[in-house]
This record gives sequence, C-alpha cells and structure tokens, in this order.
Amino acid sequence: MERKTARELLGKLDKDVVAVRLHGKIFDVHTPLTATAEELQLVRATEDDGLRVIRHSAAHVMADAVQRLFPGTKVTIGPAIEDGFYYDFSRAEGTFSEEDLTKIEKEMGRIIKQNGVFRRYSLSRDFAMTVFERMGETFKTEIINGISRDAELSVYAHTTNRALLDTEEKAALASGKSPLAHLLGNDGRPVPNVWIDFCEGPHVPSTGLLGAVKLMSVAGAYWRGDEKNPMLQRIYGTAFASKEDLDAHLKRLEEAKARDHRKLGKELELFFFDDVAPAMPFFLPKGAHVYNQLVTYVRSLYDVQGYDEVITPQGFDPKLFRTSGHLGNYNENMYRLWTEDVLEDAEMSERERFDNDPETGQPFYKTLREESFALKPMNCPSHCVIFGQRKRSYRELPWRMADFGRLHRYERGGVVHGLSRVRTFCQDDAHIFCTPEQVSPEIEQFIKMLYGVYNVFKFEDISIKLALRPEKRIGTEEEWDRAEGALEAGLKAAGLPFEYLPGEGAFYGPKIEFHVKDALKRSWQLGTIQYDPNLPERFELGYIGADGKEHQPIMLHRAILGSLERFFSVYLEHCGGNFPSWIAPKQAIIVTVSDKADPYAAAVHAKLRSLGLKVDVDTSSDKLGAKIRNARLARYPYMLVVGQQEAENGTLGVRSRDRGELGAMAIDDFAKLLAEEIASKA
RNA sequence: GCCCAAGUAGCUCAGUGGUAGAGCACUUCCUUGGUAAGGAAGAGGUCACGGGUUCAAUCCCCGUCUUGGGCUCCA
Repeated sequence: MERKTARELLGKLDKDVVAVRLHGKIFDVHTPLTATAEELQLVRATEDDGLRVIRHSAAHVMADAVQRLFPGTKVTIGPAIEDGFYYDFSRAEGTFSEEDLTKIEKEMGRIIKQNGVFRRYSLSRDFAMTVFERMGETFKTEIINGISRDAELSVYAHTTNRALLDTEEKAALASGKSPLAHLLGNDGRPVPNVWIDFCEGPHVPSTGLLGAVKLMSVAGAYWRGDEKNPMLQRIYGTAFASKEDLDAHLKRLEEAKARDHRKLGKELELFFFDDVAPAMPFFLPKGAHVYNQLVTYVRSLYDVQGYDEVITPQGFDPKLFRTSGHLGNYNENMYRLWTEDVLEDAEMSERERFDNDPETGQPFYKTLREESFALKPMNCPSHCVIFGQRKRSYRELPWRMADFGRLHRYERGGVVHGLSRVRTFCQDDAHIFCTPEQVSPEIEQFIKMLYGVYNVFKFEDISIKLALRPEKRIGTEEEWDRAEGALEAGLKAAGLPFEYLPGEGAFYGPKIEFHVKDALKRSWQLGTIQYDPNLPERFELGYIGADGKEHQPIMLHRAILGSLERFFSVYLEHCGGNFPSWIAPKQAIIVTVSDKADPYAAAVHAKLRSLGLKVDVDTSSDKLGAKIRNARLARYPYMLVVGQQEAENGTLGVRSRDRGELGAMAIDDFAKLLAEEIASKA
C-alpha cells in the first residue's frame, strides 16, 4: 500500500484537529502512513494526546522566536512535559532575563497569529548531518550521531511562506533536488521566515492552533541532565487549547502557591528553619502536636497489627555501616561524628607518619574516615543487630520491628526543599523479618493497613507500582523470580490493581511503591515495601527452622507515611491547613463578645479542658468580628461564641470551620459532638 | 555540587551612595462592641555575614552562608 499522510487521506479537517491516532499511536497530519482513512481517529486539541502535540509545537515556535531575537543561540531539545513544555538553548551571552521572556512571548504571539504551516520532511542520517552541520547546530548533530544509521529521520519546518511550500517545493522536487533545498539558503541556513528543527514530531498542522501559550520561567539545565556537561538555558512554558484552559491552569498554580506548606507552616506557626541547622526543621508547639498525632495514630495501629517497637542508638561505630554496605555506597550522604579521642588518635598517627614510618602511618583524614562514629541514615542496620542479638526461632517470625528513630542524611544544597526534602527526619519505619513463605501474606496485610491509613487522611486516589529487577543487581535470576513473584502474589491477594515498573527495583530486591494524589491532583509517593535478602546475608542473620536447621530470614523494609516530615508537608497542603479535629493543634476556641462574658468563658474553658478537649480562649479587647476573623485564619475547627445570652442559658454559640453556623448548643452537647468527631477521626 | 534570582522589624514587603519606612503582629490605654479587621499611643532593625571601593556603603564590587526556581518526562 502506498504511504499517504493523514492530510492526504482525510482532506479538509475540523479546525481543532491537531493529529490522528492509528492503532493507539499518535501521528501528525504530515507523516506518511500505511493506513486507510477509516483506520484513523481524529485527535482534538483538548485531549491529552492533542495537548502534547500542541505543547511540543509551541516549543518549536518558542525556539523560532528565540533564534529570531537572539541570533547565534543554538537549540538542543524541546519536549512536551507534564504541564507544558521546555526548550534548552545554548547561548554564549548567558542567561535570558524576565524581560527577554516577555519579548520572546510577544514574538511567539506574532508567529502564531500568522498561522504558518508545519511541514515534515524525511531524510537520511547523512543528509541530516550535513544540514545541521551547515546550520551550526552542534547539539543537533550530536543527537543525530547517536541515532542508528538505518533509522528514518525527520525534520520539521514551519513557515508563513505558503508559496515556498507549494510551488517552489514542487519545482525543487521535480528538478531532483534534495527535499530541503528550497528551504535552505546558500549559507546553509534556513531562508527568512522558515524555521527548521531536527525532530520526530508530531506537530500541529499550523501554528494558529496554538491557542494559548505562556512562558513560565527560565532555569539552568545541564546538557543531557549530566552535571559534567555544559549548562544550558532552559525556558519553561505551557500551552493549552484555549485561553480558558490556560487560565484554569494558572489558577491551579495560584492555589498551589496559597497552600504551599512552607507558607502555611509560617502562617500557622507549625515549624520554621534557621541558619543554625540548615534544612533541619524546628517544630513549634502546634506543629509538634500535629507531628505527634501522626506518630500516635500509626503507633495505635501497630498494637492491632502485631508490631513491636524498638528504640535504637543515634550514632554508631562505623563498622556497623561497613557491614551494611552504607559506608562506601552511601558515604556522601552520611554525617560523621568525631570525638576528642578520635581526633587525638588521628593527630598521633599523622605525627607518626612524618616522624617514624611513612609507610604504615596514615593521614589524618583517613583515620577520621575510618574511626569516627556516624549518625544513622537508616534504621535497618541496627534492626539487623537486634535480630542477631540472640538465636532466633521460626516461632518468632514474622517479627515486625518498628522504629520512629531520628535519621540524618546529608542532602546536597540544591535539592533540599521545605519539609519535603530535609536533612533530619523520621519515618514510620519497620522491618519485617520473615520466612520466604510469609512474604506474600505480609505484603497483603501491609497493603490493607496502608489503605486504611490513607483513607483516614482522605487520600482517595491511590496507585500501586511494582518495581522489578534493575539492570545493575545482585542475586540469581531464580531469586529474583521468587522475590517478584512473592510481592505480586501479595498484591493480588489484596485484590488491588497495580502496574509494573520494569527496571526500577533496588539493586538487592523488588519493591512496591504507593502513590497518592492530593487535593490539587498532584501525585506523591508515600509508602513503600521492599524485599531485601541482602542485609540478612551481610549481617549473617539466621533462625532455627522447624527442621532444626538454620535458615536466613527475608527482610521487608516498609513505611506507610514514609518520612514524617515529608508526609507532614504533603498532608498540610492536601488539607490546606484545615486539620481535622483529631489532628488539629487546638480543637476549638472560645471567643467572648465582651469582657462581661470572661467569667463564663473561663468556666466553659475549664469544663472542656477537664474533658480532655484542646481549647483556647480569646478574651482580648478585640471586637467579636475581629476575633472570628483571627480564629478562622488560625483554622480552628470550632469557634464557640459566648456572650450574655450564652452565659444566662449555659450554652455556646457554635460555629464549625467546615460546616458553618451550628447555633446554640449546651456545653455538654458540644463536648459530646466534638469527642465523637475526634474518636471517629472524621 | 552547578546555573539564575533573592536575603531590610516576628510576618508581608517599599526604599535610598549621606546613620531606614509601611501594613499586619506585639505592648499599653481608650472603647463593652453579637459572627471576617473599632480607635490612639508605644516599643521593635549591626538592612544575612566577611572583605573591598569611597570623605561616606543597607545601596556599588568580591567572597561566604541561607532561601527560592531549575538541573533527561531524552530528536
């Protein structure tokens, strides 16, 4: 069958058709296909697939605008991404400023308005090399070099010069010239008003389909993401099918900004950071209460689920981490501790090195590296020590060992971020030591518990991923088959859908990841469970089986919330600071209408406190309106207005943060309502 | 770590080569007010830190620290 483009097959298309779908794959209307018109499905601008086409095309238009405004700038790559697109440029003059961005956006607007058409040209690798070499696009030639010799390569051009495409292109083809000849001048560069990029597409039929484009930010990015490579200038933008969609997106970003946990953390006095401990949070009383509620809740589940909590040291002799393999692999992430003793030893050995024997003496830093204690970055090694503390029996398994120990990891300066990436944190960590047969039921039990927890925190959109053997790995294929099979069986027993992530497992074993979507539809990985035969091996752990022989246990690393700090940030943004009353630092505030109500307020306060409820009282000289405002801003779940009326009737004017005005209520009735709400974790 | 930007009162932010400002918060006083800001007065800053240029630096230059955006979703 002869290959024809969708445009040839379908003729005139609706205005919002940006591409076609053939057997599930997306092609633009410029690409020759072996298909009939009936097999093609139209892809419209508003679909996700259509958006990707729009965004990738917008990246081309942006690059065009940049090269018009800043001649000499080289292009690299410009893909569509989750919320938009970017293009990376190499520019001798350095970075783009905010004003440059505005200029570029304006230029793009012009190009879009002119509604130039996109064209696709297929060409050989060698010809592509020649073209982009002559254009001076050295990054493109590097890309072309990396593509296999026999692949069909393509170039996309867009231009407003239709005559060029229609008449001159035909003429060029008829005279047997190369397919790009009419687009390139004698200097090898595209003729004016034509922009060419080496690209596999797909692209929209014409630039006029880029309905709503906005440039967002500039940032540095390494060529191919490798910090050894030169730094490029990345411009981020986003594009939508319509102005309305773009505005909605921008509004979502605003909303996310308003909920940013760093902002809420400050406003609600939950936590802060100080230079004296970079990237290590200080939790204020209110934040500490929330944090402790999270721990208390998980701990309460442990009682039901058969976990044993342990407490382990903070700093360790480095030999522990040599055994576990962390020293060596994880070195650069560990904090080390020296003591005067270690320091003196190191100094002595250095002196010896120079004074006595230069061969055996070792330098200062080496002694420190070998002998100074290390702050734990993970709990697993010390849990292995506990397991190995005495002989274990199969009757003790599965042993679910939980630990809320504080961990320290040195994260590089550029990657720390609020509470989501910190240098000290704690996890709702546990390790399950079990027999190979117990792995599947343990997975199943864990998943059920985890779902219960996410449910309580009102994360309703949960997705599960099973990460399978990576390329770099230890262990035999049979061991991996067994490990992956055990996790899969557990997942299936739990009866939940999941997807596979080939190649994403840890080097020692497969793992299951749990991702949730928050109120703003952003996805976060929280929980995980990992299969680890490696540490038991390294620590030579064993248990006596029913057969009287020694066997090696499997170790499952698992966490539900993950890092408490990170969970705190995700949950804070999820609920927008409106903590439910079982978590909230304070559950209610009594606000007085005037100071005539102070004695009654004090009595109510005493009563509610005696019932174990956490209640504040505002007897300031503010007027009622101001007190209500403050209480709302502080996100108290309940406001209890008391004035003369309430004092006379022994009632409270109850107003709920989430349900509005509840009217007058007897003190006992309110206490009962709140206590029930707390108990139900509503 | 690297690129870019920022760091001024507890918070949000103005500002200037000649010893610093607003709003909110805070303290005190007045007001006794019924559901999102009543009024007045006061206190509060080594302008991140260290160096340099200058008669003079919060401002200009360099360095350090911290914070923020980003650093393969591969043509």
